[in-house]
Amino acid sequence: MNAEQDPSTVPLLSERIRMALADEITAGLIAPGTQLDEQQLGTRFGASRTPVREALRQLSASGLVEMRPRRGAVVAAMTAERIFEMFELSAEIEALCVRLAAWRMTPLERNRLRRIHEESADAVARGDIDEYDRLNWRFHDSIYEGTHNAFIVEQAKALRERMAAFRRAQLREDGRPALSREEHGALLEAIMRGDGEEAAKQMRAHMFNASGALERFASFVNSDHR
Amino acid sequence: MNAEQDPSTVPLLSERIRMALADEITAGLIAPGTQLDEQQLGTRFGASRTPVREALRQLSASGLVEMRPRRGAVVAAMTAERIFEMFELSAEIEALCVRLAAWRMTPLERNRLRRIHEESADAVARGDIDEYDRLNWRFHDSIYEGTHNAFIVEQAKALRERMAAFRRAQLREDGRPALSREEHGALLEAIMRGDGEEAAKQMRAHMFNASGALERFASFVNSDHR
DNA sequence: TCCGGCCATCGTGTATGCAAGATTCGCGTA
DNA sequence: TACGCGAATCTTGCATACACGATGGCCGGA
Repeated sequence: MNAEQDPSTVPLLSERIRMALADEITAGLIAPGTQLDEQQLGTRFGASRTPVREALRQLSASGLVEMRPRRGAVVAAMTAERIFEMFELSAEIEALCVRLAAWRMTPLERNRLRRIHEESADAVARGDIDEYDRLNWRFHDSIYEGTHNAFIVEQAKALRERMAAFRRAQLREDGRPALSREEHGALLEAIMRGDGEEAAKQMRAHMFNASGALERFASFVNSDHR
Repeated sequence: MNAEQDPSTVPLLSERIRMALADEITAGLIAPGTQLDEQQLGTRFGASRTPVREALRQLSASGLVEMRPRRGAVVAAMTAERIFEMFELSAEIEALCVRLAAWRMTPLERNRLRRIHEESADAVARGDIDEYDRLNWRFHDSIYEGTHNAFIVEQAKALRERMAAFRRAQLREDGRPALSREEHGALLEAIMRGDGEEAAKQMRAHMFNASGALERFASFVNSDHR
């Protein structure tokens, strides 16, 4: 949430547990609905229940786990419908970001965005999904920053963090990275022209396509989890 | 999906503390920057440090307090710039909600929205700000629900919760409730016509006006706090 | 007088213990 | 055999205890 990275302070135990759990959940290593036993997690991380509790609280606030009073914590259920709903909001948030960014980005920022886009050509050509994923993140990051609104940047990043697993999964579909990059190209062009509305439209299409690509993976993921 | 709030269970102690603190902070009863001592809060609420800690963690996740490792929690600083940034995102979120709602609301939902709007006339005439505030919430709530997207509803409500104090404050400006209601009227008309884009435009204007009304209060609030 | 380091004190982070509610399993009865 | 009730067990929610790091004041030296 609070995107403050402070290298000077040693990460708190509860922070480490939180991040480890967040990674495992977003990566799909823990199936939705799984009971998260505090004692068990504690022994697993070599800690007592206290930091585990705090980690679970934080995760519940960010929506990754659900806590029922006196009933413990479970990994938040992710139905196909809910994933689609999350994608819709993501798409709209990304669209509003790019609309503002197209109007507000400085020439320097526009150039940096173009550079990132150009760099990604190589990753696509090599079929390096991880590298493309990284550049994809930076591309969208630059758009967030382009809104020149720190609060929007925070919220957009928090939401994307929650969607990380799904947004990465859709890139694994055959030919999707190349298409994704093409869509970025159209997006970039609208941004360069300062046409916010057009950029927003392109972004919605881009996210909709990603959602479609993900959907074709959904059944696989579901069967994998059970 | 599992958005079942369970009224049968007694509120947890940490929940009660969280809500009490959230109220005091959003109501401006605790000045930004104030150190929140765990022990002290514990004795104040008749609880030990443990539930207080959990409450503070939750509040930090929702942005009301800031926690630095080993340095404790302070009430989050709200600069004028940050408030404006939050208002901008609020406006955009509200706009995207109403755009979707104008396309998706059922006739029944549209009627309910109209009814709420009509009810509010009386509150404005009587100058009953609290009552208008309540109806205002219901009006915007209905629009969220009109998106037919549970995730969007959740997020929109969470954001509004964070802005509650500011959005209420602006209503105290002279004549603002009447203007606010007029803006709702234009909004409602666009929704009734199913014109999402126009409704979104009206909503941005509505929120922008609210932001302006708030700004004229900012210096007062600030001086009031010190 | 001003600056820097050391020490006391305070507050947070973590561990552990205890009690209450929930789940589950077993037993008795229909 | 199936269903319902109750007790045991498990897990959470909260309290308390302890340790480490941070903050602030004091003293000594320049």
